[in-house]
Parts: sequence; C-alpha cells; structure tokens
Amino acid sequence: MRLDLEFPDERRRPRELEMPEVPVSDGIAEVPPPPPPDALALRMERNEELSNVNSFPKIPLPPHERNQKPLDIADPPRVEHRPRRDRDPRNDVGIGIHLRPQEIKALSEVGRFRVVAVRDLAETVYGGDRSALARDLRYLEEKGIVSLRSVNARRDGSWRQPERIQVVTLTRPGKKIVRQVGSFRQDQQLYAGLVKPREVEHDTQIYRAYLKEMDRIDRLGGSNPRVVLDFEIKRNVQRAIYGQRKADPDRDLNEIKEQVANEFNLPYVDNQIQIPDARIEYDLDQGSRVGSSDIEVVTGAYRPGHLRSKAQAGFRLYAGARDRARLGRDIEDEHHMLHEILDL
DNA sequence: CATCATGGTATTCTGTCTCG
DNA sequence: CGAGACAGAATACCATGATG
Repeated sequence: MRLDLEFPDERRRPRELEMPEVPVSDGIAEVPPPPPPDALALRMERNEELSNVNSFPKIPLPPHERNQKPLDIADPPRVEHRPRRDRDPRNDVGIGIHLRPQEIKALSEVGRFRVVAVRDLAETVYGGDRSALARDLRYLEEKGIVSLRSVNARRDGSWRQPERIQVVTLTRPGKKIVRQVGSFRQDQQLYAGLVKPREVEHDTQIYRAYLKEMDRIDRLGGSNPRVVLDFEIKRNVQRAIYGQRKADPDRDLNEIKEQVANEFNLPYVDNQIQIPDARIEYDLDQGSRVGSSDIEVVTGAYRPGHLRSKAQAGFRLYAGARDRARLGRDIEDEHHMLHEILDL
C-alpha cells in the first residue's frame, strides 16, 4: 500500500529543484552572494504592491532558482497538436478570449476548490501532460483569468528547506468567466483569490481527498456532485446561529449551537460544532435521493482525542504520508483507527 | 548529565458572520 | 470599516521521556 502523498516521480525531482552543492571550508558553508541591491529593492517594492492588494507577496526565490521559468517546465514543442485556440468559435467566452474544453474543466476545478496544485491539475485534467497545462496556464494568466503562485509547504518543525508547491487560483474576473462557461449546479459556490497562504498545502490536499472520495461516490452511483468548502459551511452555520440568537437573545448559546449542528447534520462535540474541510453532496437514483460525504484532511498536529471525535462524527479522514507516520505513533493503541484514515 | 525527540497546551493567524 | 463571536489550523513554547 502506498502511503506517500507525493507523486511517484517526486522522488526523482528535477536537478534544478535540489539544493546546490555548497562549497564547505573549515566546516562553515559559504553563503551564496546576495543579489544586487537594486534587484532586491525592486523585489521588495513589488512585494509591497502585492501585499497592498490583499494578496500575499511572492516569496523571493533562493538564488539558485531565480533564473527558472515560473512553471519549471521545458519549452513548448514546436508543433501544437491540439486544435488552435482561435479556430474554435465554440469556446469563445464572449470577451475575445477563447477557451479549450480542457481549460474550462481545469478552471472549474480551481473555482470550486479555491486553490489547486498545478501538479494535481496536470494529473486530473491533462492526463499528466504538464507542458500542455503550463502553456494553457500561461495563457490564462496573461489574460488575467488565473493567478499562479509558488508557496512553501509546511515545515512541520523541520529545519530543512521547505518544498515549494505551485498552485493556481482564479482571479475575480476569472471567476465570473468560469461561472458563465462552466457547467455547475446552481448552488455550486466558486472562489477567487488566494487566502490563508499558510494553509495552502492543506487546501490542496482537500482537492486530492475529494478525488479519492469521488471514486467511491461514483461506485455508489452518485452523480451531479456539489462541493461545499468549510468556508461556506461555516458561513451558513454562523448565519443560523445569529438568526437564532436574534430570535431569542436569552436562550443558552450552547443549546442554539447544538440545534444548529443538528440542522446542518454536523456533529456537536464538547460544545463545539465540528466542521469538515469539505462536504460533497450528490444525487442518487436519478436525483430521487441525495447523499453527502464529509471529508477531513488530518495533519500530524491532530491529537488522538481530536481524531477520535472526527472519526466518530462520520467524517471520512484522509492523510498524507508524513502526517500518517506521526499519527501512527499517537494512536498505536487503537490500530483500528489508523485503518479508518485513508491514504491521500 | 546533556541532547534530542515527542507530547500537550497556549498563542497567533485567518476567515466568516452581524451590527453599529 | 472595526469590533466581538465563532471555528480551524499552524506555530511557539515548555514539560517530559528516551538515548548516548
């Protein structure tokens, strides 16, 4: 059984992603020379601009990565086998931008999950063709539909250089376009812009957990899925709580919370409403019945008690390899629980 | 005895809501 | 637009145990 979160080819990462050989003398590593001051100043100025528009600044790349192309993918081949964008009037979204079906699919995934790792998108929508995806993303970024970022993965207390994850999000105009051209259920919420940069890795794992869960839902015969992220669940829960408090200000808050939890079919543990990372709602039997599945991506920071309550809540738990290793230590007394945690 | 890993808790940060 | 409330997650911090 494979427990790794990484893709199979991740072990053999391209050489340019690895730390460069650093000359060592007398046990002290020589620090690479800093960039010229004007370049640094420019970068900081750019970061300042970015942070002012409510997005987080691009993290300055270490010197050995500075000359890389944004997506770290080889030059496009000379021959483009896929149909040319401007020859396909079916995919004109109306403002002079032509989208391929593949692009529409990719944008739809990004919109539903707010942030998706480029490597995941390559696997799920482009059949592993990273360079085709890279070209399309460059086009979409040029047109102001998506935003590409490189963020650091969690360090988990490790001193090592964190892995960098390339992710894509929709821009606000991009979200509007995707709403027009995508085929969504009316109640499918779409998101634009990157928030909570520190949680990006976790958020990208939610997409992967969703893919795993959809495999299962497909086998159950579920169709027409809608993804509800924790943002939306939280929003609805808060609204309901405020509504109840307004209706009866003297009522015990815990009582209200418990009632709201029941209304939303959410577990209520220790006076807290447990909210999953995402909920997938789907139709069964041609829409005569509906089903839903709550998924939770657990990290090494979860404590056994916390984990137990999530599992008892009926959440489908997913974890990546590193997190699973740490969790395994914590809950070795309850081995059955580890089996309930699914691989990511 | 010193060092390191691990465990648990507190703090910080982010997003959401409503209201003034 | 800021405050107060609520929730989730990462991180900081300190206590404890293992290990040489």
